[in-house]
Amino acid sequence: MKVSTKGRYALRIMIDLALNDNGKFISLKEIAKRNGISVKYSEQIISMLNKAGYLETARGNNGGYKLNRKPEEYSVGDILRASEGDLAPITCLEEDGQCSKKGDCITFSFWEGLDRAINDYVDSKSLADVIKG
Amino acid sequence: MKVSTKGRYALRIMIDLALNDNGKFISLKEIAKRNGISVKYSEQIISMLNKAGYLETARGNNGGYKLNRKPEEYSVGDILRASEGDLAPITCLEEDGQCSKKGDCITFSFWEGLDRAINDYVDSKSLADVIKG
DNA sequence: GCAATTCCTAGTAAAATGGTAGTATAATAA
DNA sequence: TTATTATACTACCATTTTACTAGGAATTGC
Repeated sequence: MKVSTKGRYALRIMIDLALNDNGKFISLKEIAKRNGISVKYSEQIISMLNKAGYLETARGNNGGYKLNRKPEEYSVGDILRASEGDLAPITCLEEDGQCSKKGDCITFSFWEGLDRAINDYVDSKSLADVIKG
Repeated sequence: MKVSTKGRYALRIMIDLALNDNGKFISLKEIAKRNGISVKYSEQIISMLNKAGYLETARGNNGGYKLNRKPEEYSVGDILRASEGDLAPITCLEEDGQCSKKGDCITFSFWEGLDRAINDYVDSKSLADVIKG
């Protein structure tokens, strides 16, 4: 039941982008350095956030990344799902992997409730909330 | 963020013990068979529940396991923590592994909140609740 | 053209997961 | 007392996942 480094670093990267936002693009090199993550690993993580449509990017010299929206408009749930994948605590609950025994599974609704508790929490917090602390 | 088979099977084993309770000891062989788990793997899992003090056991012929208390008196949280270990979503939050940067970690209280959401939910549900569905 | 940057894909060591296997110990029934 | 049935304990192992590293192609600004 652990969140992997991908999810944890993704959140840190998003926070870094929010805190250092000056309108210009911020290079991964800076972000990675500030957060003590290797540039190469950061690349993979930020790529997932980018593919999810959460960033604006520019290649080439003076390129980099910046946030697409205001920090209030990102839920941490979205950030974690983009980087970690589905947050469902058991595979039966994942979006595409529906369990065939779902109907007569005695534990199903318990796990469904846990899934809801987790997602409700992470969706109730915005990036701005995390920064405010 | 997945619950492992240990946690899932532990819950199933506890439910099986509750549903088939007739005052006598129930052998692992039966439990394992009913739940489609190997006897040997079940052994490891039930051993954790036993060490946590949740069962009464008897060795030898006609031996086996039975619940120690009423199904209402077990929280699923206890069962999962006994089988899965700490449910903390990040290691910094584990009971003994306290993070030194805790104070100035911008994400700490967010994860703390997630930890609370998870534990509050699983502790709010008893074994009896799961069985009732 | 060259330096700085993102984008994409492959590889890899270490750890965790999900088991199997063997043996010792205990209780009971014959 | 011996065979049988069970738990208790410990070691082992294959597969998968995690947490990276590495290399190179494409793009842009100067």
